[in-house]
Amino acid sequence: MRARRQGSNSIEVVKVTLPDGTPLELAQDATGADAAAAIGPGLARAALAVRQNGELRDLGRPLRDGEPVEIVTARSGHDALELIRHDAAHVLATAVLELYPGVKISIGPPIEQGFYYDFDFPDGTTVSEADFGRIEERMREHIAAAEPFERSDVPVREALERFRAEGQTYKVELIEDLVRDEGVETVSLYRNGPFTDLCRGPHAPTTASIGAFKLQSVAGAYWRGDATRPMLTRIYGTAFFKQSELDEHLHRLEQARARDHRRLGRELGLFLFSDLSPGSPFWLPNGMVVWNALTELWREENAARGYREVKTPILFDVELFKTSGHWDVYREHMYFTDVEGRTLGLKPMNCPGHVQLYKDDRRSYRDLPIRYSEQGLVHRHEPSGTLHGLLRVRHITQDDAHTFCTEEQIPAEVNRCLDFGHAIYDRFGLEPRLELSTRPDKRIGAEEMWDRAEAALTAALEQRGAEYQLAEGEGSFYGPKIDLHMTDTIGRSWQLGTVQLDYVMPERFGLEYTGADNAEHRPVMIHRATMGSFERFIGIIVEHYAGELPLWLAPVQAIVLPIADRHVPAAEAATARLHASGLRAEVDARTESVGRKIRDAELRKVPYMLVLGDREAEEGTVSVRRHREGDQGAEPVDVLAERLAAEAAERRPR
RNA sequence: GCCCGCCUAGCUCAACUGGCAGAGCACCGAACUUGUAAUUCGGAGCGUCCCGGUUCGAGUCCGGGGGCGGGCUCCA
Repeated sequence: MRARRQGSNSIEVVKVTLPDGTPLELAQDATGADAAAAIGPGLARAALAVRQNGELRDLGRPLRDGEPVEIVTARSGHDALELIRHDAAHVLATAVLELYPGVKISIGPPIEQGFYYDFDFPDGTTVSEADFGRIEERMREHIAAAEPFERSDVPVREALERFRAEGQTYKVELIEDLVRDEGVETVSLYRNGPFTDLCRGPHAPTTASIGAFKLQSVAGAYWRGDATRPMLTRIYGTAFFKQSELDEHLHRLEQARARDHRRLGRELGLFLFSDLSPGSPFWLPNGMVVWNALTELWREENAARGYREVKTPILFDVELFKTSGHWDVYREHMYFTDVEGRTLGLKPMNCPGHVQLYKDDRRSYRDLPIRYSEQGLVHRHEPSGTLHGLLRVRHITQDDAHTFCTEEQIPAEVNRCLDFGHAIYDRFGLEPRLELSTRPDKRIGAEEMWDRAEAALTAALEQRGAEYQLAEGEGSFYGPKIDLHMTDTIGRSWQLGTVQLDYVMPERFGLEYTGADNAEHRPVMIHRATMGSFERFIGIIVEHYAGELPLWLAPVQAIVLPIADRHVPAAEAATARLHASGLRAEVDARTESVGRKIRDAELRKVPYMLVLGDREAEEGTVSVRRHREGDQGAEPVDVLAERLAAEAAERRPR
């Protein structure tokens, strides 16, 4: 606890209130630590920081008068974890600075699952996971020493001098930017043991609060996220209060790997990848069952909402892309080929093709909106380092649609798209996150077009009272968009659906319709994908279901297991009966034990296992075993077939 | 594309400081005819991602290329 200054004779006090409403009165310069001590010695020991009006502050700083105060302890949930993870980042930097003289430090924040720190190692020095042992060992020494985090607020000049003298150029740049962008005159420094860092804080009282930590991986990261600037070495780690919590966290990560769609894709025979075509999945028979079931759903939903299915080429004369603007803005992501003196490009998007359909005829306002949907195959040369199973591919099959409409029709059409999204996502029990992306730096089209387009999307979102995040500058080059995002097994966010407003493409292709006033007008184009792409969507649902696909998607819906060879004919008859009801069923006629057949079927995640022995053969039944749930008793094959067919037709989320 | 790591049988993984390339599962064959998560015995299968180098000798060391994993940038 910091010594209280008693210099003045003032008898002023600070008044704060505790979370339960109890008022607390303390001497004028009282700190968070004083408040905790005033409440009780146990809390004084456990206190890590205080929260006042939402802001987390050091325990050692004077309380702000008149505000509620909450003492943050190890039991305060994510707040507290963030605090010690930030502490751990400082300790990591402390250890690295000692072990690698000359290293430059940049930033080290807590993140969702842990923390990282970015370093610029001297030329010729690389760090890999093999070095984690000794870095962790050094970190443990600093934690065992329970070094206090001491804050000092110093003038900018002094901080600059300090970091310049240390050769910490990244820190110098950070301070200079703070001065330029925020006009700060002082900055805060935090010292723990031998290490002093530029840092906003807050921190726990000492390094000892870090109960358990682990360095996890090393990665490259551009300074300030800018690919033109130096690449730093980022060390990721995580920290918890207790070893048991860390162990549990690591265990969860381990389990998450079991539902990774890349692993399940192989185990369930859904798809495969080859070195010969990176980023392009090969779909195996089981995977095609899933694909086709999704296609059916997609087709029905489109038809029900007034979209008409079309199909357009994948290879176009490059002139098309010059007109559309892809040549200027998207060329680096495209594949080209020269044939008979003509340059052709594989389409990276379906819109220019659909524009050709629109242009095929003179259009009247009475025709609008015109809605085309296509399972559109596009190719994008995604940089090699970005490919990721089904979630990031080069061969992309979009569940694409384009609506041509009048400006007045935009809100209704955007809503139609969002409704479509809900219809699809609800079917899987998925809850996507909505994001509104506005004009990017690299764009075409006049500013007032962007103003109108962004306003229209915002209005659609507001009107339906949807929760959404704003992603400024994340829009497409031709227009703003609303995106639907999902998270994968290990917490990464992926964009699936999108609704994009486009005033540019109609302009560039000179699209028109004749209005009620008999004059020519320009339609607006709405680009829409709901699942995003079949590839990515299947990747997401495979992980979502951990490979245990619901009946309507399961590659094999039921497997009949004859107990002995003499039961095979009856098993085949039962299978035929299931086929007759439109079910995907097969027989396991191997001369293996029932236990073995059941085990294999469970591992294949087949929803229904149907055991058939003497008893069943005689009665015309099968013994039904539900995946994961066990024996459900005997049921006549006819009844079962109809029941399962009905269940599959419902397309229930699970 | 960039940073770090990895690449051995269909899959999961072994092979001490360079010294005869292996196991389990899967596969094939035989016996067993089985009642709700692995029957037994036997057999075959890789020359270590590719190219080049060092060495008496390279899965192991070096250089180049490819792919994959994690991350950055980018993106459905």
